[in-house]
Amino acid sequence: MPSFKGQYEHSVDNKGRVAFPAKLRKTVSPAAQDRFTILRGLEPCLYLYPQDRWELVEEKLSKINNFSRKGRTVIRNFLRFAEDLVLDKQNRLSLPSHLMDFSEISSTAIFIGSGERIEIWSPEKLDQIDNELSFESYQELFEQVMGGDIDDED
Amino acid sequence: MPSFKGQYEHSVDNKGRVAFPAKLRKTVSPAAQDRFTILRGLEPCLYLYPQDRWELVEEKLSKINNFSRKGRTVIRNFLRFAEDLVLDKQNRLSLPSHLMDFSEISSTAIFIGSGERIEIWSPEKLDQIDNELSFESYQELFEQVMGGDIDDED
DNA sequence: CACTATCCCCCACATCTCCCCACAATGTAC
DNA sequence: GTACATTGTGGGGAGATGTGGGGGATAGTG
Repeated sequence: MPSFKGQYEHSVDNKGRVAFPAKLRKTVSPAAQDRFTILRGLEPCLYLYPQDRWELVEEKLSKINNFSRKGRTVIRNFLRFAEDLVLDKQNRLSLPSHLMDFSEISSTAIFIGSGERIEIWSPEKLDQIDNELSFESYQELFEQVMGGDIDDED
Repeated sequence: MPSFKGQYEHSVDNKGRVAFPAKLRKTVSPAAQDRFTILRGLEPCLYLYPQDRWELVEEKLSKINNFSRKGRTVIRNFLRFAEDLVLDKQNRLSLPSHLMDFSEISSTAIFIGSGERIEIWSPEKLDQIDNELSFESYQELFEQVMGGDIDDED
């Protein structure tokens, strides 16, 4: 499975529609059939999964016991802000308004290819986290993750 | 089987009727034929199962030992407040009044797709449990699902 | 046998979604 | 450079969806 990569800026029209970047479309598996699932990210951004990759996530979810307290909470809060999307005939997505509110996206959206998924940011929020991360500390992070021993805690 | 997902708010009219969200309808299997089972949830909300998935729940129930005291209690209290529902021709369901009382739903109901079932909440009760869940623990839950290991104990 | 309450059908209408068309901007081939 | 294809952007309109109310059938009550 090829990774999504690159950054693309597109305008959002007043109906909440954004063109899906052509270059990213080329790495979406044909199996996904223009179908996506979008949801709240951990940062104030949105995560977009093509159908085939989303199904792997659902598979994980389906193994959680829906009657245990923890299981109920996990499933509810995870799926609550998720929605299925289909590209229209002009290869656009319409962003649900509650997700635009959450991510503070209004007239411009930035797509960032990020491995198995795509992140969608408002320019302001993206600037913000960019500024929080100095080049030095980025270097440091990079070394930690890519360097010898990978310890997966944060 | 695709999971139910997303959150949808609808008004309840003075006859106790609520529109069933169109997006959720799309993930109800045609086998269910607009037939549902509704019952008290484990939180102060209602659980709604399309017919075909409800049958899986019943199967689980049938495996509980009916002669142990615990088993009898569980089965009795689970089924006691359950009721079958059918969508009307406008795709609405009418909520039984004892379940509206239990969940404190009056003029507004919030549907939450939650995997194999749908939860129905009153706005007030939903706010309440949202406030109990901090962002940090949400993050933790998220990582559990998207990250590797899911531990299925309570 | 009335009377009442409930259920479920139909109708009406406002709103929203999505499909289609149009066209500008950009990139590519010759 | 010119022609053509692809991509990005905008808007109009048909159909789906959400919401409310009227009225007839049915059942339960006194």
